[in-house]
Amino acid sequence: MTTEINILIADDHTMFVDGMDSILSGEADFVVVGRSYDGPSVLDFLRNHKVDLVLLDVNLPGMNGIEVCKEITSQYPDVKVLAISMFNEESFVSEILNNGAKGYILKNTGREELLKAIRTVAGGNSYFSDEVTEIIMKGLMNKRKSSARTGSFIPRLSRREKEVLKLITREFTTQEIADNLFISLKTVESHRASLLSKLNARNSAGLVRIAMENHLLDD
Amino acid sequence: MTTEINILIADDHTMFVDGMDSILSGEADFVVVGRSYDGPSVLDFLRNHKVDLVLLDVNLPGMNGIEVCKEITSQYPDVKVLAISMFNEESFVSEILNNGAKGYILKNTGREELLKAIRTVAGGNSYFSDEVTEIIMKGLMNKRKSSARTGSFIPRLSRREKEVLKLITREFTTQEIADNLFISLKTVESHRASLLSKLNARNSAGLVRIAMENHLLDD
DNA sequence: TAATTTTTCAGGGTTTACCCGAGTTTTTGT
DNA sequence: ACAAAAACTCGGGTAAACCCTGAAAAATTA
Repeated sequence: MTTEINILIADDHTMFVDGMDSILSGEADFVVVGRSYDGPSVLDFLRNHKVDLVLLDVNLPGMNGIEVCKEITSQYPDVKVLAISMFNEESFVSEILNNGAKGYILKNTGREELLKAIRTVAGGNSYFSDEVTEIIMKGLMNKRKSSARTGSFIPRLSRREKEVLKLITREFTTQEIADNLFISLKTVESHRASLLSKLNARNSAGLVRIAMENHLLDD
Repeated sequence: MTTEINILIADDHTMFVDGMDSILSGEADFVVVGRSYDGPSVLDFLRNHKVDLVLLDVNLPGMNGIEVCKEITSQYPDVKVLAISMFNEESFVSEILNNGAKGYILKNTGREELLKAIRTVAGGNSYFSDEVTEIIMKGLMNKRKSSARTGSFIPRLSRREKEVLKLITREFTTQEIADNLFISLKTVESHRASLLSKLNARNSAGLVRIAMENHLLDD
């Protein structure tokens, strides 16, 4: 009996999970022991099962992949996390790697590379696909020069900012937003100013466009 | 030998395509005859191969899924298109269905439903997952409500109004729009007033939202 | 050709959005 | 635990958006 690798697949897209399962089941040393479609159920599963590696989607509903990863590596240090994402975004990459993930690959990774990545990470080493490595390097070079127009990088919005943005999109005036949130008109204007700065927009019209283009209000 | 269904998978995420391939290869009546990672190559492939059904990702790089679908159904009427998407957006659903797709499913669809959808569409019928059906229904309801209630259907916009609307969406100020179109500032304000009235909006933020929701600038 | 819509523009006024600054509280990183 | 960063909270002043009224060419449609 060779050392089998017990794998948990965590992704909210069933179709993707099915495909992954199908690929991994063809390998003798892999055992897909479970599937999770959101963050909390990943942690639930780990409580009751022996898992060697979690294939973790960065973009999970509810509790996102980064938080989940943080929990996994703090509660179960022996469990390896291989992050998977649609997007090659520096923010995601660096953030989840800072939270314990041992590898990061994109969903446009081929079958062979996927298998290699899993074996590498399960063996205790790190694995990054070439594109990701490149991003990390660039990130280190730039370090903090992220206001570049290249690639629409979108900083995280705070709770208040999201609330204000939502109401702006619904055609509320500043005064109406203030009344709705029980804060001063000036405070609302301040939040909008942050939004304009973060989203690199010139006015509310731009905020609405960017919000809709990037699905910023889909929570 | 039963009637085999020749399938082309069009998605830019290799991993997803691999998974899909793996699932479909397990079915006796399915043959995955090709893979495409962008719009043009789909059309290229169809020129030289016999394909019964295209599994088409709505969000393709370069030429997007909607355009690709339009081309497919106009050039190859016998080829069925089953649209696949990450998002359950009414705009995507209705638009791609209007462009010849015979079915629409989400990437969080399970294996069995996927196989069922493919067989249904390949057989010449339409297939929509439950979530998608719900969205379509809501869309129809809303349209009826809004057009019956306050008569707030969307009136036709004039050429100038569209131009102004487009520039508003691009964050131009009134003065900049005036300069860009070589007309007076007052004229631009007049056009915007018409837009606010026609689209039943209170401000430019509303104009942008309505414009994007209803694809008013897709010419 | 007549009727309608579109495009163009103005004066004058009110409201709102946006810019600069700044203090307090909360969160984050080491 | 401490320093740094981010978030939340406001005020004053200026530029821009928005409203109302009115109106004359120009283009489109019936």
